[in-house]
Amino acid sequence: MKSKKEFVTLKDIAKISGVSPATVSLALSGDKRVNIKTRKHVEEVAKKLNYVPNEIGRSLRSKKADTIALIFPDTTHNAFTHPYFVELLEGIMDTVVKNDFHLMISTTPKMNDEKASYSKILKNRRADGFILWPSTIEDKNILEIIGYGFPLVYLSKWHNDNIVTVERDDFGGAYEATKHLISLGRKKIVHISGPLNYQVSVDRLEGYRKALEESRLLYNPALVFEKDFLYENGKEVVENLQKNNVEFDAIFAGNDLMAIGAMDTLQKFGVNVPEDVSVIGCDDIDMASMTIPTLTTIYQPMRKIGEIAAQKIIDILKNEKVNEITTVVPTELVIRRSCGAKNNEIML
Amino acid sequence: MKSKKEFVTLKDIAKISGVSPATVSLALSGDKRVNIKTRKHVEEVAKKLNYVPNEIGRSLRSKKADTIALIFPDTTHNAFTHPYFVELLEGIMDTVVKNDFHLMISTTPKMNDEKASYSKILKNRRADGFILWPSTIEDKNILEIIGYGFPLVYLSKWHNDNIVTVERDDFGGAYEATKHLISLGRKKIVHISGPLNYQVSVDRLEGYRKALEESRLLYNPALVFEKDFLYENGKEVVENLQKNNVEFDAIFAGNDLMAIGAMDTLQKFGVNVPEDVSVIGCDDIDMASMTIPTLTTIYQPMRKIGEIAAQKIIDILKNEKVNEITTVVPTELVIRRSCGAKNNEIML
DNA sequence: ATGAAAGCGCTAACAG
DNA sequence: CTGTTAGCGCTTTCAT
Repeated sequence: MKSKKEFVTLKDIAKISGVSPATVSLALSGDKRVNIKTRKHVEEVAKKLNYVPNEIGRSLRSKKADTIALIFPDTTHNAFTHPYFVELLEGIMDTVVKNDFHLMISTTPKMNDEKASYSKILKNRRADGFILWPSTIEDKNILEIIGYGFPLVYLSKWHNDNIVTVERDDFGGAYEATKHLISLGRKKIVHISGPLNYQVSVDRLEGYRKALEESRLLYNPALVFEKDFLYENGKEVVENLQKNNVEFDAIFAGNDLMAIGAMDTLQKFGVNVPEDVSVIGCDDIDMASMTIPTLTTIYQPMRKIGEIAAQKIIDILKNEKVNEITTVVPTELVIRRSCGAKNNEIML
Repeated sequence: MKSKKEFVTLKDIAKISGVSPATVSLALSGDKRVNIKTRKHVEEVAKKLNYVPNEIGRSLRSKKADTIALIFPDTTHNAFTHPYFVELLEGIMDTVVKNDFHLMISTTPKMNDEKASYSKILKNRRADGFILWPSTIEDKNILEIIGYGFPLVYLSKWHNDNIVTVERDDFGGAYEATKHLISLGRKKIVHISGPLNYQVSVDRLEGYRKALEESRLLYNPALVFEKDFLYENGKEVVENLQKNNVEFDAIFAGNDLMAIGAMDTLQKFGVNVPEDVSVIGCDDIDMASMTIPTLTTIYQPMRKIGEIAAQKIIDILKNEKVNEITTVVPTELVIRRSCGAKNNEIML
């Protein structure tokens, strides 16, 4: 391992180009007050010496870190239930880099862990603003951040306060999916919901319910199951439905894994999908286009959400106006085979 | 949006507790030279005022950022070909947090993009050390980092130099998979390789070849295809094999998507898997345990690799000894149905 | 055992 | 138009 080199500083540039550090600073930041000749000269020296500003020094002085922190819940569970985390990350990264910001990633610390408490992340000045991945509905972390007056973009709905959010239209997506099933003649639609302490699950349940009610179909609690986003749970729900001889002609699941679990199990029981039972999932994971039949599902525009969220927080930090406090990004129903629509083109 | 609050500084603590800033610094860092009574008092005041050290100030002074940067290639392609990126991230994050470090994420800048050049990331003092996700074999970025003497852990094999690496045993994994196929009586084994400008692909091809040669089976280039990690490409390879009436009794694919594409297509042609053709993939993505038949594949210990890599770079930064320059993490053959092993227990 | 003072690299305020 | 000065918040000698 080579020893670390000392880096060229503003002072070095100043000494060599025969001006003061302050002038170098101005020159390199393109300030118009400095003579163009001086500026050119300074720039030349800086380039020759391969000068790169020490951002820590800059940060200390300007009280900005030019850094966004993406904070998400500290549960392995999380990565699993969010197969599109990488897409969100890509969207955020792209935007962050494009704006010459940095990105830090951190998990939400446990509330009572002194060492890793929120205050620390908040006040150590490492980041200027936060993008917060939603946790359970009861999560109080968000309150603490707001309390400190920190710029924050929350990636889900938040009641009252005018905190800036970017949300998926989970309600609308579920509504559209359910409507679609109804339009195909389905009347007894099972909903396998995710855990209801997540906003996303609540919204989808509401969308499902609204669609039913609008079509004068009875909302039947016996057809709704709250499960934990796993393949096995989709399986289990169908097994129980079969065991209890419950009649149903469609399943709308809170994610693709549960939908696929349900679909596989239906077929194992000799129930045809989509002829006997239509199935729709949520997420549009890779697998959705490879199952037999291919899975109709709700695409989650996570990359776009990432881009919007990053742009919003950056706008806030740059004191530019934020166009809208709340941005709702529409989802998209991807119609494949499992729902039984005759023809993709027409149904879209 | 509330206006930002001013934060409590060392000076504030000093003033209130009636000692000097220096003493506060020492007291809070638990230095033994300071009277225990003073220390207790200072700690109390700090706690009451909810003091959190400004890490930027500390950084500037101590010339450490206590931050690791994870850098990976700037290709959307990347996220797709590495379904286990999140696992790697989790492993890194866990270890980083456990050691009170921060994690920054950055994509590799384009070589000729001034604004985002490597030098900048390297010299701006934002991070003390780097974990570098491998790019193509020709990637010269790594040389630049080494040139600056920066602590670095590379997540793949690197020829000569004694740079610290954490590698998967891709050679060994491919060797084991191929051996396994041979032990099942397969003699004409197709290999669908990933792009050969990635080290991983080269290593797997070598492992495949070595296994064949050891068993005195001819290495037949006509059975090797270089493809781009996509489902469609697995499909395409099988279609071409069928069209050209090529005889084969097994397929070892460079990732699960291609393996599943191949498997689906075989079955479409009425070829039974595993009875007629055995199939093995790489990655062990979620889907692998849900296909029919379930897919035998090579598990990639990415979480572990992340943990080891993070621990190594942190050890280097703390000037603790690094146990080994090169760590090779074994992969694991996960035997399911698609290879045709009679009994999982026995074959393992 | 504690305090004073210096200084990390940078920029903002103020002089000239 | 340019230079001087003063600090951002912290740690670390060096005195006391």
